[in-house]
Amino acid sequence: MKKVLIVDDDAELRENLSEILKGAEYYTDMASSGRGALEKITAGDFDVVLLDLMMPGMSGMDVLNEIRKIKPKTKIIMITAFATIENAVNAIKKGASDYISKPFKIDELITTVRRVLEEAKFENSLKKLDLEYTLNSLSNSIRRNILQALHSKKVMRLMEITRELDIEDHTKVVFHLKMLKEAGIIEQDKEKAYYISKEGEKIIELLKIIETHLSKD
Amino acid sequence: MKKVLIVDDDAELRENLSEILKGAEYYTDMASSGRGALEKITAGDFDVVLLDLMMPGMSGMDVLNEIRKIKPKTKIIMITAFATIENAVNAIKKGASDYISKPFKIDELITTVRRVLEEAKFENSLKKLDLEYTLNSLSNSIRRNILQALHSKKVMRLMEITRELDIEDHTKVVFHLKMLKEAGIIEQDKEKAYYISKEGEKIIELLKIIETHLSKD
DNA sequence: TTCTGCTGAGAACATTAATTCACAAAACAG
DNA sequence: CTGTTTTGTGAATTAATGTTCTCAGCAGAA
Repeated sequence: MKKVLIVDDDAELRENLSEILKGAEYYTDMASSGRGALEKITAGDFDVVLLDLMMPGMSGMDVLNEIRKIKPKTKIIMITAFATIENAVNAIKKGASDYISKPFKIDELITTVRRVLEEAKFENSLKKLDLEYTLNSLSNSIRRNILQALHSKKVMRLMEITRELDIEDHTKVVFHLKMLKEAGIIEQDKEKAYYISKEGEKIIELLKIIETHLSKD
Repeated sequence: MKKVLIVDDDAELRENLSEILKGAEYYTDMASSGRGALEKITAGDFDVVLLDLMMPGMSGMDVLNEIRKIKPKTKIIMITAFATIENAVNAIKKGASDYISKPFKIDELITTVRRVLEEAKFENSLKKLDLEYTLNSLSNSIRRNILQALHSKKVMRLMEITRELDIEDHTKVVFHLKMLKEAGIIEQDKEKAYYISKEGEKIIELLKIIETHLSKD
């Protein structure tokens, strides 16, 4: 069952959306602010976030950027009033998957969510078939060392990793962390600390298998 | 037990060497000509070849070159008359591991063979630790495809592989075959046909494991 | 012999990956 | 509030990998 997080300051709209999506067999959770949303996203693994652009406090755009940084695989659908469609377009440029405009039809909502998830599935299976991605990530010793370190310490900050590996230039580490994040092997929590994703655990396992396989004669 | 092939046209010397090495716990085999030697090398997996440079027929140097091409991991010790030490030096440039000059002492012979094997062991364990090498070989799709093809067909010629993979420029395939050969994953028989080495089989296994590992979930 | 296809080396070029550097926003310590 | 550390971006450079092309030897067929 796919998990959807609904982020809107309007309680009634939130409830509405939630009911509709539950009716369509989705698991839903809600947040009334950007900050609250980020917490829930960091903690749980949502597949889609329905995100209102216009909220008091932290701007929807900032929330969008944060989500993209922290959980790049999570899909985002913007909720936008008719008047702010131009913002929605902007949001899509920043990485949102789609948008729905505010007086919306039930069908439209469900169709949009479903389509975005379909596309994600496709992306995912592509990436999984993509051996290439994994092997590339692993073919670099710095990246392997990062994984090693993260595997034993569980959670580490950038500078911690940099010192652990005894590298002078931290931007070098940033580069490899970025690669690993793009490959979906590691993720970041909202304190910017890095940890190994579920995908990543599998890959660590693989690394161990490969090592034993190669060392046994 | 390490396997040594003795190649010399002088039957007495051959027997002598063989006896000494058997006494030192080596398995030995003999050939009286370059051609015969290449056949035996192609068929069996020798660790060391003792090779006389001065033989009637195929020149020792040519034999050396062939062995290097076909089984790059096999170590070669030249047997050389005092007068031809300069040739020996030349041979070492071409990839021989060492030489013994012809009125030789038993100790000298055994020490040389042992040392060469020790060095080989070191090289090997280095390569095995070397994860990097393996992952690099596998991180390229052309190379993976070559392995795939070789795995199913067992033995293939260059052009066969080139057509199978539907590549226009055969020298591209040559390039990747060279990589795979250097990594010890594939080898060549004396008809120039390529096949997967023992090391290579392990790696194919690994590839399968990696694939299933990645696709499950 | 001459022609053709196979095998391969080597140089030149192109592309991609990795490193380094200059810089800046945010968090934090004093 | 001010200097320092952390986290990062983006451009420029360098290194590594791959590709393409030119050429050349060799084996077998015509």
